[in-house]
Amino acid sequence: MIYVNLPKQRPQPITLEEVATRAGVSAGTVSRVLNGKNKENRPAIAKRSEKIRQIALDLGYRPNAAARSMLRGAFRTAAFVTCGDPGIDWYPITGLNGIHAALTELDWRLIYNEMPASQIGDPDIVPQLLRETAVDGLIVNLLPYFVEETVDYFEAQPLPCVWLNIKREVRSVYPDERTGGEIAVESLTRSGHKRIGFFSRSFGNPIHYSSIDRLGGFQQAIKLRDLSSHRHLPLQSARPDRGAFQQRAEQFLSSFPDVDSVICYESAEVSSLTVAAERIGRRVPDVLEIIGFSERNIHDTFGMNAKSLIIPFHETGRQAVNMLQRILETGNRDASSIAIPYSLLED
Amino acid sequence: MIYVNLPKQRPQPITLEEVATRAGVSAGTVSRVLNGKNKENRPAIAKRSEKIRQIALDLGYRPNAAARSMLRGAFRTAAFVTCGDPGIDWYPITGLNGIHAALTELDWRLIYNEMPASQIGDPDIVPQLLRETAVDGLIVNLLPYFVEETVDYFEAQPLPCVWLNIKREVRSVYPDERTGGEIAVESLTRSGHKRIGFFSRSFGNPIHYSSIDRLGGFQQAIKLRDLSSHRHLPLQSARPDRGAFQQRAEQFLSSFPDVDSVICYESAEVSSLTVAAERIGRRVPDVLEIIGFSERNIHDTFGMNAKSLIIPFHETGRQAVNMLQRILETGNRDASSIAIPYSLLED
DNA sequence: TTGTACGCGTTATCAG
DNA sequence: CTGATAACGCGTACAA
Repeated sequence: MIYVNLPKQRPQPITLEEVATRAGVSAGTVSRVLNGKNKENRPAIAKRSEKIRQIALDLGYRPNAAARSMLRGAFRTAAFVTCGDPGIDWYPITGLNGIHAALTELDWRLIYNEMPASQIGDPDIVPQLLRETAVDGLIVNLLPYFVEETVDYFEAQPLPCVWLNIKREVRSVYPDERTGGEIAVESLTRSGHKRIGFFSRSFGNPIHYSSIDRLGGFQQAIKLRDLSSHRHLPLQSARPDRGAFQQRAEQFLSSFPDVDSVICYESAEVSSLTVAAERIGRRVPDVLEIIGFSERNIHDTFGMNAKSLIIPFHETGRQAVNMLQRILETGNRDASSIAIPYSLLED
Repeated sequence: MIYVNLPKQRPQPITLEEVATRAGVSAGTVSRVLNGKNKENRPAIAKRSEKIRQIALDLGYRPNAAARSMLRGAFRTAAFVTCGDPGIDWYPITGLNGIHAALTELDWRLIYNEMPASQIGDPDIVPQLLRETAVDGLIVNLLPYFVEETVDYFEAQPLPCVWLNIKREVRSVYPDERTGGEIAVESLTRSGHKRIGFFSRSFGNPIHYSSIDRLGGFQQAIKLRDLSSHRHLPLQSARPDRGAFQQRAEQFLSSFPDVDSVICYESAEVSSLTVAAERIGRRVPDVLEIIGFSERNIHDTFGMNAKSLIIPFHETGRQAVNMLQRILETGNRDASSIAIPYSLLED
């Protein structure tokens, strides 16, 4: 007898019991057969098992994930958390790709969740994700604007969580931005360039570690090769006014009129710089070669003539999943953070 | 007695039973109190209920979503599906934002799922999402390259699904691209422009409806105002070679040397066209004003001097959720498709 | 190898 | 308003 109010007309999914009834065996047997727990040595058994599998297939049997989760005491589900605030939030799709890929290998599900910055401090608002027990762990991508308080907030939850794209001592996975600068300089010098600059419109308070490290990696690589450095503007923390992006690009080019190649912090800098260069008659890439950090190929995506230093977000996502799984398996939360090196420079 | 192998040291979540024990009442009572099923008229009752709530809070009780799902016969979960193939896949983050926002209002969860194009035809590969019963419905975003077969594949599943960003008669939600062209032309004419062009690098086979409709909306708006049309290159279906993006922009400018303003299919066209224009000394936006279709503000994101016609993906996502919910509630799968009009033109 | 019985956590029902 | 009970679907220990 059904005593729970069910939505009208929802076709009930097939249960183990129904498969069992059709096959003339018990539910336990069907479960064992479908899960391959029988050896099926004797031909008669094998044949009957085959029949059971066929019936399950015909009926479209799909085990109920909730029932399995209950029995198991775990959900085989991780949640990706990001702030989602329009205009503020940013996260790489390639990172989601990597997380999904790694979870798929484990046969886990991925829950996508947004938590607005405005809600995270508020004790009255408990987001749905934390109101119920529904996932085994969190993979959190948050912006530097509110890292301090937010880290504590999540770490206080009874769920293991790993961090994306922030530099911490434990439980974080992030691109090793310094190696990017090295690869870019290496590529440019191999092409014969000697007067290499670094262009960034970086802003934000505090400044994201990637702004500091991409510049740092560039400077280190330049020094290593005894090339003169200093072809970059100082980092700025205030958000630029409207139109200031172009101005900054123009300022960069007039400050360093001799640059023959530039490494750009992101694709936005590539566009701005390309426009500013063409405006003063310096053709890209003939006269000015550009390499930009980007989550995806800059030429194919934006139509700019620049090489792309692919930020290893995909691998970052994969490793975050692995770290989370290790924490869950061992129960040991003290996982050292991992820096993922760059390796791809695409045309 | 525990008879299931549990992962080592996983701290067991608090159950209703434990809260009940601490409070000296039964589990049923705790459930009722926490769910507000009691009126709590008498002061003594109210006080005891308060105590129960406090204990639940102290212990960090969080209802188990799996248990609830089982009892309910539904998961309160929808899955967003996209192909995820690197370099091929594309979907707007703002769409995810909209889906998440609408689901949050319903207190539903969102599962993120990728299904590679290569797997969808393959009967031997059943993706995890469809192997278990774990969601109530699907919201599917797929590219035109393999729509035909894919639609059938998903529609054959025992799950209700709605479609994103494709034009179909039923169960799809998509931006009404024609209104975008209207708004753009309206804005440009108000600024005094009369020689308006439309630039697209569109490719793909079949060509996506947005390529056809953005151009169509533009042409209609031009005709409506008795402005001469034809300032656009023919659509092309073959994927352009490397570097062809810039060439196409240059070709556009040399074909229509008199254009005073251009509507671009996407932000990539905005960049390419801006560079090509600056290269021949036509400054943007002084001499050539540009408006581009984009999921997000083109100036802020890419540093280009162009206005942004914000594609209503957010609303598209919201409406898709609403449609799915209506289908689930009524059991009636025949939901007419919805075209979401444009409204935002950002500086 | 099979059927039986049990329990995972929660909530609706029903008698007190 | 409360406690006891049953039931959701599944997987496994147990005895046959």
